[in-house]
Amino acid sequence: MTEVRVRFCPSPTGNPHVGLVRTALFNWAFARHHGGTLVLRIEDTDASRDSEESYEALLDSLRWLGLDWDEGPEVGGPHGPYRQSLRMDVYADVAERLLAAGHAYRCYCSAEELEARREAARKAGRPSGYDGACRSLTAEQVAAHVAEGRSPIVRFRMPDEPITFTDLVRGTLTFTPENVPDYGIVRANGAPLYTLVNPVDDALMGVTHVLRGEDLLSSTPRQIALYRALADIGVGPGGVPAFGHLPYVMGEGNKKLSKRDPQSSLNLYRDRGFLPGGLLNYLALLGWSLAEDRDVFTLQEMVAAFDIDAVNANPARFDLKKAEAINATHIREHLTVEEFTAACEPWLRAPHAPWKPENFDPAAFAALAPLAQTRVTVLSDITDNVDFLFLGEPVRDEQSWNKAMKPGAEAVLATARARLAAAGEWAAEALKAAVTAAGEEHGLKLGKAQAPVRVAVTGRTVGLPLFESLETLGRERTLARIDDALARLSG
RNA sequence: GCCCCCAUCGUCUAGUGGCCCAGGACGCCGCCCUUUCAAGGCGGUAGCGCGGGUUCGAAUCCCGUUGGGGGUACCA
Repeated sequence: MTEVRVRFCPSPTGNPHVGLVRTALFNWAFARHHGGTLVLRIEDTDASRDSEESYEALLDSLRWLGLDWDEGPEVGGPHGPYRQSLRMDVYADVAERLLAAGHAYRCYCSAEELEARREAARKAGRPSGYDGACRSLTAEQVAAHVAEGRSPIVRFRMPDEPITFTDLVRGTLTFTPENVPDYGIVRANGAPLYTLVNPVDDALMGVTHVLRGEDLLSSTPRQIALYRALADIGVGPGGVPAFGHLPYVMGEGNKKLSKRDPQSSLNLYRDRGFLPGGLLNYLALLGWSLAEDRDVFTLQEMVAAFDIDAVNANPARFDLKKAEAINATHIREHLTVEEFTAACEPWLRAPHAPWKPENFDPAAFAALAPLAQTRVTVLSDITDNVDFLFLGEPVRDEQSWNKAMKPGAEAVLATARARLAAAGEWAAEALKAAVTAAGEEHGLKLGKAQAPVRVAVTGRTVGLPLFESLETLGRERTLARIDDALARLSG
């Protein structure tokens, strides 16, 4: 195989979504696996929908994910610029040459006329694409249209033979000419359309493999035809890239995950504390698998094993539960305690953390971090695990309180308070012994006896191992919270 | 309407004619471990849409059918 050159070419409209990320990932993995080049190209030819904020968000997301590119914005390259809004003169030139060579023609049909004819064809049971009305206009007809004040679009002339290509994930596909009509490539106002700029840039940038979403599958034959025409007029190195159409990422129901679907937003996962490696690992599973019995892997492992031929053609549903499970495994197995501790910082020091930022105590957190690591699914879960350490007031969870503070709890709690206060050394082992003894006095096993203590101190019936928590909290604060609970029970 | 794609447990998948009365993972259920909850270990639940072929033999190949999805723009 000659040098592999692939591209990821998003348009900067709105926030990045997971389907987009999956496409980026597959292109990236393909390039890295083959030691090829990944081009990042920004398709911002629709000024009404594109925005600079979206552009920034896109680059930021890619950086966060760790999906790097070899040519494109910020890194440059020999085929720049890599933002299509900066390449308008290129497209105008190509369109002119396509027109001159007869591969395209000016079409004067109005939107209303087109619509009417489309409806008629549909009623008659015929394909409803463009009917070729302006394919071969005489000079007089053109003059008449111009005289009427019509402004034409540029339309590409499709060849009259079937187009066959071998899709990298779907096999050999054939499209017949009557179903692939001539299509617009330049708007009446002179702005080039995606249908033109995408293949033109792919040709100019020497792209060898196009891996993209299935939604573009049916536009592939017309792009192939355009490619051939470009080769004919000397645009690009010639040849047609190989295409591979990735399956959809589905959301709830049977709908493709759309940008409007909140579940599709990359930022949602980022803000909740997914690890880039965890999210990417899950996304890779949507259409690809590393091995029969392996679901969890690193990006490096994916790169080593990735093969476009092994990609599945059927649409995959985004399953949040599994995504979370994969992420949790990454947190547990692919992060050292130090890395985990550092990764939690943004949530612990966030201005919107449940406690006052100045109350956060890194040393206290570090002491409990190893115990927390097996208990979080996403990093933002961390706050609920350690809030009792940093909150000024005792945590109050009524449900937990009612569950643990049943009749009899007060007596056990009082005994435990006394035993804890008498503990010689404020260390987990000694504290455990104290509560165990308190339980025995009341005929309770440790499992029962610890509940009121836990709720008094941490506010909840579930959480980190209790005695390590008490040790970290310290004698004074522990006893104060128990006193507080005791007062509430008797009052 | 016309064209195209897809089809294995609830979900993601392994499976490319015999190794499959279908394997893994998530979820769910149970048990073990255990100071709670997790983590971990063990076990269980559940599937080849349907009908025809081809073949000694089909989840695997072919045809049809049904179901789902997409395209059909002066969006990308």
